[in-house]
Amino acid sequence: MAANSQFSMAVHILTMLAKGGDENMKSEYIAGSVNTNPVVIRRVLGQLGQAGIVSSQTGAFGGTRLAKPPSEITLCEIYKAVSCGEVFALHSKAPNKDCPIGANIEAALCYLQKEIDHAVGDKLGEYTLACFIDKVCAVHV
Amino acid sequence: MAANSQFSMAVHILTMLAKGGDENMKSEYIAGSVNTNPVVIRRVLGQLGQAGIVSSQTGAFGGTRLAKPPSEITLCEIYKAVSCGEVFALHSKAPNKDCPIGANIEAALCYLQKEIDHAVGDKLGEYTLACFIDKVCAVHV
DNA sequence: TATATCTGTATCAATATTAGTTACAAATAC
DNA sequence: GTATTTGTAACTAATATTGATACAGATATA
Repeated sequence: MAANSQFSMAVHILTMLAKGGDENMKSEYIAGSVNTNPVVIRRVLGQLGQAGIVSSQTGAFGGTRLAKPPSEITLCEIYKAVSCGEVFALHSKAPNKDCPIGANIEAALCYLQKEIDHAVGDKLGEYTLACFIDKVCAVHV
Repeated sequence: MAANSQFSMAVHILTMLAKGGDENMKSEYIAGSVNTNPVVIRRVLGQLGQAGIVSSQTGAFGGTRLAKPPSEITLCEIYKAVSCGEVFALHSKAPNKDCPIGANIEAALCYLQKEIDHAVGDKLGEYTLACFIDKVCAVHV
């Protein structure tokens, strides 16, 4: 399977929208920068819309724009908006409950999973979309 | 595809080996607790062996045991030993280089990726196998 | 009202990865 | 020499993601 790149796409899309200001931007235009199909963009935008990060408008001259300024959007909320699972997965099949380790390890791993996800969220929360965009612009300085 | 559960399997396997002390443990026995095929266990053990975490022996009465005490094995080194990629993936197709954002965003995302991976590693580094096992045993107290 | 445009979404194909299985060579204890 | 166990190759099945096509619904404008 292809690795899940929705977070990367979401950040790319939002960077484009931030540059577009208050104007509606078409999914086709964004797709031109991300180098993919407009439907793929609209799928990600749907999740970002549900999270209240962007606001879309159908019809002629429709499109999407940010629902709040880039300085008020953290990478953490973007990550959660498109979140596609955990950093590591638990057992694909439940372990053997007749073994004392098998019986208890899932709960311990689940606790650990939450700790890690929390750490990732904290780190991503240190960045706003605005300061990420500064980094993008500074890359070729 | 099934989500990657090799880290969970690795921790499970190492918990079993820790309980087994200095005795060689067979992949078939471990597979009984993890509830999977012995070959799946041996695949994970191969990676843990390359990382110097376990030591295996072929032949009759062979098997695998820890290469060092559980108090000297961190969850971070286990994660790195079986590491199967990053917390989030970069674009599946390269963005459009003719767009200033498309041209620079991959580098910025790559930097961010390393930051996140570092945060995950730091958090996992707070746990040794020994203290994780304490948690497993404490679950049903 | 009619038309053109754009989103939202369903559906399908292509691709990639993981888990699981079988099979067997190589190594080793007895 | 024999039985046992790892290491590894090869294959299947299941599943997730991306990408593509198609079309209904909404909306600005004439």
